[in-house]
This record gives sequence, structure tokens and C-alpha cells, in this order.
Amino acid sequence: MRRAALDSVNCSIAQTLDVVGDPWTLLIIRDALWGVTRFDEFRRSLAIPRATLSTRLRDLVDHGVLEQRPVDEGSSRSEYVLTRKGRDLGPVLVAMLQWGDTWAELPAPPITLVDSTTDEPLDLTYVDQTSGRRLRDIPVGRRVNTNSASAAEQSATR
Amino acid sequence: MRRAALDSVNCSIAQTLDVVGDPWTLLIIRDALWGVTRFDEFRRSLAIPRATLSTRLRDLVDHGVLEQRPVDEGSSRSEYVLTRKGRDLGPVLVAMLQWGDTWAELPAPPITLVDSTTDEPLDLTYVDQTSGRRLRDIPVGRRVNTNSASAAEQSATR
DNA sequence: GGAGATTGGTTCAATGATTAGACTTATTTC
DNA sequence: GAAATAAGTCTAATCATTGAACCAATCTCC
Repeated sequence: MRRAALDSVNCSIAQTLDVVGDPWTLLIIRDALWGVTRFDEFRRSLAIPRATLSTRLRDLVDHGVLEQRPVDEGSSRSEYVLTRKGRDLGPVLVAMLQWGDTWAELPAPPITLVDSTTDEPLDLTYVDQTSGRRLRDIPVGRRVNTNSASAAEQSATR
Repeated sequence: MRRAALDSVNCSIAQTLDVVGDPWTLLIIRDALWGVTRFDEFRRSLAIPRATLSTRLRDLVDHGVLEQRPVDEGSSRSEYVLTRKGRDLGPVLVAMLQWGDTWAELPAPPITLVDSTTDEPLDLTYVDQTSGRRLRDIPVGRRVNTNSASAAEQSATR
């Protein structure tokens, strides 16, 4: 059967996975963050089958992550650009990049993130803005917010 | 045909997706971070088919993200606990949680991350440790590191 | 302006993966 | 010792993904 339906689960992570919980989808967004906009550019960059790319782009447009628009006035050729919602996925990709740099067995990190104005490498870390501490030094717990959804939905809350 | 093979692509994001680029996998890790360890606990929490859970857990153990060990000395029942490598996926899930809180159309964030010693809510943001600026204030670029892989592999670098 | 290449798809059959549900075996609990 | 629980495996059906072929616009270049 088809993939599990996650969009009704009352969990922000499940909701996010319902949109980008597919390897191709996140690779498309990665490329889009680097400025790729055209169908064939994605296809060549990712070596993704045309039909798969076609459905993924449609889904991302439907979810408001990409905006499809004609390359020129009245042109039938499209470009796909990230919306604000799509650009906000940057931290997800940064986190994946860092995990891969640390744990994938590559000889060296293939790319380095830099400040594009100064070309200085970035050293990105999750920090709690309240206490100033880094995430890795904090014992993280969670509080379940019971005010937001029905009791039935709560059973699916995480 | 089976899912695209990403493990040979010279990109840390693709390498990460090769391990966790599946919705079930990340939901399993989410639960594991909250302390879930047993097969049936995962199954009930996620409503995941047994066979699917079985293969996912095996794959995660093979990748060194989870460690499988007997519940007691000599017991045939297993518990699955995150390794260091697995716990390091925390930032990926934090990023997804925040994106879902912002962009999924839920009435309110279902959970709040807190410091478990003080119960204070956390306000986690990516910060560049060098300049002290927040990620969202930085124009991010990338530098491709050409010293690490062969020219042939470089064509697949992102 | 016409030939050929490029772009942006759709359609097709074959192959895998995912699923619900039945089944199994060992271990607890009562 | 009976029933319930835990941790899976097995099977058939269904669904998604894939490579390949096909197609209609559009663009380039002579």
C-alpha cells in the first residue's frame, strides 16, 4: 500500500515529514537553496527519473514550498523557486549536512558553509537564546501541551 | 524499482538521507529520543506495521544508529537504544519540530522542548559561533572542497 | 525560416517496497 | 497451567518507483 498518512498526526515532526519525508524531496530543496530552478537542471543534478521529479515538484508546489512560475512573460517553460516556507527548511538541511560531515565515512566534508559576503566559514550550533547554552550541553525534555487538540488527537501526540 | 542508492554520492546531506531518508525511520528516532526502547512500544506509538518496523530497526542497527541488546541477561527480548551517532540526530529533529511548529497548520505546538533540570522552555536557534550571529541573519554560501575526492566523484558534489 | 537540439513533461510495463492480517514461538502474568 | 504479551516472520495484494520510449513546444543557429 501507499505510504503512511502522517498529516493527521498531532506532531510537528510528523507534519514536517509529511511534506519532506522523502529523500528526493530534500535533495530537490537542497539544490533549490543553491539556486537551481529549472526542471532539467534538477534532473541532471540529481539523476532523478523524470516522472519522479515531476510528481515531487508538483507536491512541493501544492505544499507551498516551491513556487512555479513562467521563466518569461507568457513562456510555457517554468522555473521553481523556494517560497519563504521553503527557505525555512534551511536549518533541517544544515543539521543533516553536519550529521553527514560527522558520521558519514567521507574522506573530508565535501562542502563548507560560508558567509557569502566575507567568505568566512560558518560554525553553526544550536543555542538556547534564553540561557546562551549550546544544545549539546542541555538535558532536553519535553512538555506536552494539552490545550491545543481534542482528547482523541492527544493520544497521537508526541 | 527500489529506492535510489544515495550512499555513493559525495554529499553529506545525501549520505544522511541514505540512513534516515524515510519517514518511519525519523519517527522511530524521535520516539527513541523520548525513551522508547521496545518493539511493541514503537509499534503502538507509531501504528507502524510489524514487518516495516522490523526492517527499519534492523537497518538502523546495521547503520550504528541504534544498539540492540537483551532486556536482561540471557533474555531473548530486545531493547533498542540510541548510540552516540543516533543521539547526534537530535538537531535534525529539532529543526523539523520547529519547521512544523511554524508552518504546519496545527492549532498550537503539540510539545515544547524544555531544560529537563529546570523545566524552562528552550528557544533554540542556529548561531554562528565565530561571529555570534543567528543563521537567519547570515547570507549563506558554500565552498566546494576539491581536495577530498576524485574528479569523477566531484561531478556529484554539492 | 527550417533543422536540430533543448525543455518539460506524460505514458508504459516491470520491478520493488509497503501494507494488513494471519501465524509462530517464547516469555510473563495471574 | 491458561491466558496474555512480546517480538517477530510469512503471505498475498496493492502501491510507488524506475528506465525507457514518446511527445509537443520552444529555442538556437545557419
